[in-house]
Amino acid sequence: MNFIENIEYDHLLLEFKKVLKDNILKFTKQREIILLTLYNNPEHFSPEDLHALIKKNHPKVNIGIATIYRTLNLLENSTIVTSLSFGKAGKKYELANKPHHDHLICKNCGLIIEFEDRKVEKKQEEIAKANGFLLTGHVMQLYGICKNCQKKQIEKR
Amino acid sequence: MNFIENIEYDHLLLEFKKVLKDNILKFTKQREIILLTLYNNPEHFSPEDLHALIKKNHPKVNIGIATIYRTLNLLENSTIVTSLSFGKAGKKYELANKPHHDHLICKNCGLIIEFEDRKVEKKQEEIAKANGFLLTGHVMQLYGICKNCQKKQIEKR
DNA sequence: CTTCGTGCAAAAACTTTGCAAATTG
DNA sequence: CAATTTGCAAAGTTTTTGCACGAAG
Repeated sequence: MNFIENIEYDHLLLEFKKVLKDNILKFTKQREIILLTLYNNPEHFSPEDLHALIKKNHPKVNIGIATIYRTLNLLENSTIVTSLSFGKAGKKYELANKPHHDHLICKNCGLIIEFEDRKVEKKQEEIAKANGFLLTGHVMQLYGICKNCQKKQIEKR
Repeated sequence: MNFIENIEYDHLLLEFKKVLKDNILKFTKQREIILLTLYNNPEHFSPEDLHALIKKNHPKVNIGIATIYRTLNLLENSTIVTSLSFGKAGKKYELANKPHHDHLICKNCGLIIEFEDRKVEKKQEEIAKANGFLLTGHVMQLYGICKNCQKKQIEKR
């Protein structure tokens, strides 16, 4: 764990504990480790990924894959975690309340640039509202070829 | 089928036939029906959904679920179709070359509403340009709770 | 102590694969 | 005709479930 105070994680943990209490569920070591692992690793996880990572980082705790599935479902139902998948990859999980999710992705070299645009975010709110949705998050990915790769492609000819 | 000419579908069909020819594969009745069904129904399909719909619309053709899977994989690999999934709903397929790909998704029931916003699309172009990217596509997903599910959540209390 | 959670293994759900017969080019 | 595709059923995968024991409140 970590001695440095982490208000962000504490908040997440409190949120989780509230969900548990509200539903008369128990706060177990396994559930804690799963939440912590999701928090510490910003990637997107398949249940197997998570299971493997936890086994590696917490070799003393024998955690079953069923517990991973059960906890991810619990976290997803309480909107602490969301899941999504694109293309051939299977379903991946991540914490729901990341600040934002905007990426420019180079299809050639995989470069990822994060960006944020207030105007777009505002527009998203409007769109949700117009459709009666209560907005909880978003993913915006722009795909293309980065400057560097454009140069290389021209050189190739 | 349809007596009215449909340039859009013809184009799609030609694209598919080209993929088939390029890979020395055959144009079969099953593959044609699957493509046509995806074209005629703008929803997002799970393999089972598609299978059921085809059985209903083409009762004379006995099409197996394995063929649906095989054809969807073929179509996805040739980028004619894409798949995505969010929340509890399983993977759904749709034609890739729809004019746009913006989705409002209910994290509770999996409802998907498509939308398009010219201003956002223009902004995306600007962002790409500002970062030296040549834009080739995008995915924008807004997550939330739909009107119906908001109602249900309140009723539960 | 009572209730819930866990790991395990079995079951269910979902997807892919092998094969003989049918269809396409 | 040769080669691919298909449906079917069997084999893989992935996810969920039942149960007895252990842990949390």
